[in-house]
Amino acid sequence: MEDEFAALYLEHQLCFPLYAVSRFTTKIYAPYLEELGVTYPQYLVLLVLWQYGEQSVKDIGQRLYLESNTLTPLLKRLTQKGLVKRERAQADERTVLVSLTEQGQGLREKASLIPQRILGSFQSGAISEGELLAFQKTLHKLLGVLEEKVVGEV
Amino acid sequence: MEDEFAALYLEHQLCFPLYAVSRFTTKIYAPYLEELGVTYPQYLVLLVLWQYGEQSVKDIGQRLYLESNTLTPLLKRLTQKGLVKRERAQADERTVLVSLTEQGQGLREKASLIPQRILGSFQSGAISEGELLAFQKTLHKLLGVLEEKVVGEV
DNA sequence: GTTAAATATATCGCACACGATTTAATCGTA
DNA sequence: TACGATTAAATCGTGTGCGATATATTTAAC
Repeated sequence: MEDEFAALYLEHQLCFPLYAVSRFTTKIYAPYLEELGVTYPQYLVLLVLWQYGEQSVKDIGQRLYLESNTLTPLLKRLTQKGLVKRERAQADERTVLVSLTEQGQGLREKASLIPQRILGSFQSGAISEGELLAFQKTLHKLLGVLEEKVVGEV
Repeated sequence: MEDEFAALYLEHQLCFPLYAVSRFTTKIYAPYLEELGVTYPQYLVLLVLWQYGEQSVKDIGQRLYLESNTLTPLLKRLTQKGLVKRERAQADERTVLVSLTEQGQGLREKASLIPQRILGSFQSGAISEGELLAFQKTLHKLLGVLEEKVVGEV
């Protein structure tokens, strides 16, 4: 019973579980991020600001693979919440430098507890720690491969 | 030099690469789906209709982990394109049954070539076929674990 | 030095996701 | 059998993603 459409079966797809797992992950974060008062993409922006400090919209975009059409409104919302400052660079008026306010910097402590709590949700009897590590490793490789295909390599 | 915030570094996150890879994957599909004239979530709905035939909005939602607030407008757009029919069930007027039009059914042939073409984008010297298979296996397990946490198990 | 190309944000429009609520139909139980 | 609870879609509002375009500034070429 060969099925010429077997490749289209949902359970044979690689893309669908990626999409579903990604969405589920965001939902797992939701209650923790609610305590911080931010959404998941906003949390990602805070991550790069905590890690690298003041930087341009473009820098943030390159780190998160997002562009100004997504970041500009998002950053305005973070500004509204008092977590972030935006100002044009003196040297180059085209560039907008984004930096953390004291309040934004302060959230880092609270946030630092999240990853450990999240990890618990990913662990289970069905998946060993080694398997999860291997998964993470492949995921990073895949990110590199796809980045090249999608973003292009200049 | 212990860093109390190391857990917040972008490259230590599991969530971010999942999010990025999922978005990249959608972009990889884009040119192929443009030939079909549908978006990626619309394509997923077609997948379950091709695979399981006529079914309710709720059935589709349970298979894709989406709810009526997302599906209703999406299905209206698929109807507009002439790919799908929506009608209330006789037996239970609350239920809306979704089925493929001839045109929607016809797209299956064209679509059946996509998975193979996509797979090429995921393959690379850096990732062996075995590694990709292991990745897919863990991904499915993860989907199961997270599904239980997020959707609940009733 | 003026102007065309390049660059960095911003804006616009559309299509998801999703929490919350509403509407309509069906079910369950006293 | 009436009526409250449950169920299935739909609606609403907010926040992304993202292709396409616009705006403003800087760079480069002449």
